[in-house]
Amino acid sequence: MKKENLKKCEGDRDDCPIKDVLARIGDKWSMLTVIMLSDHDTLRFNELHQLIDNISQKMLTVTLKTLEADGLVSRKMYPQIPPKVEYTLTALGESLVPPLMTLYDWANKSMPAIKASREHYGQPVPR
Amino acid sequence: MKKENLKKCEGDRDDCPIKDVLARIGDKWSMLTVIMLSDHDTLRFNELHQLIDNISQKMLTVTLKTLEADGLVSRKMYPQIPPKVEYTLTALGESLVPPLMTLYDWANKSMPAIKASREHYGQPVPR
DNA sequence: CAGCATCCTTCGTGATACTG
DNA sequence: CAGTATCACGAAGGATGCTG
Repeated sequence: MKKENLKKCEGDRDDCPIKDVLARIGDKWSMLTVIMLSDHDTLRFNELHQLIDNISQKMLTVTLKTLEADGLVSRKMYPQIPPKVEYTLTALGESLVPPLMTLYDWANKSMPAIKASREHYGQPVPR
Repeated sequence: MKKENLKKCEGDRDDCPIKDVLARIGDKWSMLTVIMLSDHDTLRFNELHQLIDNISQKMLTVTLKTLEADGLVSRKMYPQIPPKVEYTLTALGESLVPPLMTLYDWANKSMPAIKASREHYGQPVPR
């Protein structure tokens, strides 16, 4: 399978879109957060905290702040006591969902094969 | 946008496909390596080394070993002197390319907006 | 409720030197 | 040519305690 549309990655140093996309969503929690928001429309901080398994409060904060800075998530603050904050995907954030789904589906289909392959791989993998 | 097909992520701990896929291709060089191989069909070690900008010899080795263990890349060794090793995508590896393309296209379209958004974001982002 | 501030550990990555 | 081995560092992530 030859695709000549990716040559740009070779010459470009840091402009390569693949590097960009990894820098944004390649971390441990961003994709999961986006997916949860796309699934529930609007969520409060603690709701997200419960939905995303094992995420720490700190990482949820950092992840949301980054997604907000990137324009993928919008944050609505209600100046009450106790405070109430709602998170939603922006249009830009929504546009990320279909590509994510494609990956998600691939993972679902391919993970069994990958795991099997790793089982039968004799040599130790240095990582 | 509501998609009720992702609920599995909530309960599952480490079985979530999104976590899996990130663990496999979310690192710094795997996606780039897969893309280079899909673009050139067959490549030798040093050819990959030159094509993937700024990757160290060590990380290329580690990345290739991992991809091989996962069954995404196949490695053909010619017992000569000097040695010659050829890397190719397996069928499983090829199947990863279309999903990657989808993400790639999204990145191309959305990166300007994301960068602009980050520019105008007043507060410092903790990372 | 929704965070922020620290501290601390681990992992990924890079630099360098050496080998069959 | 195609790696391996070792060292070292910085950043990501986790744990805990505090606040408006």
